[in-house]
Amino acid sequence: MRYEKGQKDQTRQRILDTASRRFRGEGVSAVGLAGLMRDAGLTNGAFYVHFESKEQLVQEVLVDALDRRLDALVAAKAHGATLEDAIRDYLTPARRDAPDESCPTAALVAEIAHHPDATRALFTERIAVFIDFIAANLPAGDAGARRGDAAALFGMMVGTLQLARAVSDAALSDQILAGGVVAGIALVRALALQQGD
Amino acid sequence: MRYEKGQKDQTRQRILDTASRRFRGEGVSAVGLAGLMRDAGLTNGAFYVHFESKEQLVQEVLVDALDRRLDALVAAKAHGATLEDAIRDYLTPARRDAPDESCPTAALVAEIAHHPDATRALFTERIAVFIDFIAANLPAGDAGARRGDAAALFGMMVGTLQLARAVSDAALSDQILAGGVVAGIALVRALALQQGD
DNA sequence: TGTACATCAGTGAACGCGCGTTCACTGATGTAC
DNA sequence: TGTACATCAGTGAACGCGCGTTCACTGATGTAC
Repeated sequence: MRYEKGQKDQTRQRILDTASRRFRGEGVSAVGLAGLMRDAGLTNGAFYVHFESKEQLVQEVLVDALDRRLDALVAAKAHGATLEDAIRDYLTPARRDAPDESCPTAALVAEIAHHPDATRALFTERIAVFIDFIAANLPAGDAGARRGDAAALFGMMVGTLQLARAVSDAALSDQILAGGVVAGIALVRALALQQGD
Repeated sequence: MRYEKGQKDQTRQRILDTASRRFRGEGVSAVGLAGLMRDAGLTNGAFYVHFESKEQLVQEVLVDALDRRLDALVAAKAHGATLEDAIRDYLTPARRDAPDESCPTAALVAEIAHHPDATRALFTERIAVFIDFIAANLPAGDAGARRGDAAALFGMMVGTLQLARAVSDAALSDQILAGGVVAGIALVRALALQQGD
């Protein structure tokens, strides 16, 4: 069968979206291509019509997910959201319980460290933009220090969300999330004050 | 062959140590039992003389590694190390570059979230002790708030180390580590001050 | 307008491979007599 | 003290399975004449 114009792009996007959710929800290595294609309503063989390898899919998913995330942050800022709002929004039970729709970094950063250089380089590029965006929203400090501070703040959000997800005690998990919000906001304010030292 | 007394325990410990390093260095799912046993100087079949399943090995490795880690922290404190020293020691290029000998939480927390309840429960138990130890070393605050603060501080250390490991640009990675130290110390001090608010 | 052909997204079986796990077996040593 | 036997840590081949990847094939549609 030969398909309508744009159908191929649509199918490709469907595979990407399915992979993006499943990779974040279960981890890259836990998701097999045959099952993934079944979820996308296709058979295994069709995968290679759209991607060269699983690794290429991982790369496209990463870039796509990180770009969407950044767009969402920029949009939120345009609507008046502050960095503190972003922290409060990030460390939420809803986000903790829906990793497949949430931050790709929190879900995949540990696994990415073991992926080929090409994949890590793409991740690095996008994460640098992310960190710089956060840095630009920090209240004070010189450019170099701000970048480090922003990375640490982002690392705190990522690490705290991961801890909250791994822990099987619901009360402790909630406490971790709440602590992350308090500490995150305290950190932003502390870094602001540091300028005055 | 029948072996000398204590040989079995010794072999078991060798498997545990090998697994502990390889799990942290490569991730649990990337390590196969046959290769692991080869590294321990044995053949695949001997694995089940010592462990019921790979999952049981994961659990023992986790408990063992976390206990060792806590012992090290307690010992460091006994020698006069402060919480700020611990942060400085944790976010180090040497630690970033030797995940197989470093923090099991940073290496495995994301993967643990996808493991069976029994494994997550063991992790939870130990991590709670960890968090409480950090909380006991925070300068101020009531018990509940301290626990959340400690979790966030720990999350920051874990997340920042993971970011530094995933990123393929050496300069950015160093910057992330340095930022983590600055922010970690600022956070500890900010939480101390908060008491005075 | 009607027919023959080229295109190519998608099918589904098959490839070699490594996975976790099982099991019949080995053979050096400790124990019983 | 010497011999027969029980023990059991470790061997290594085999199990079924799912992995990523390949490939000959299908068949609906667009294009050429």
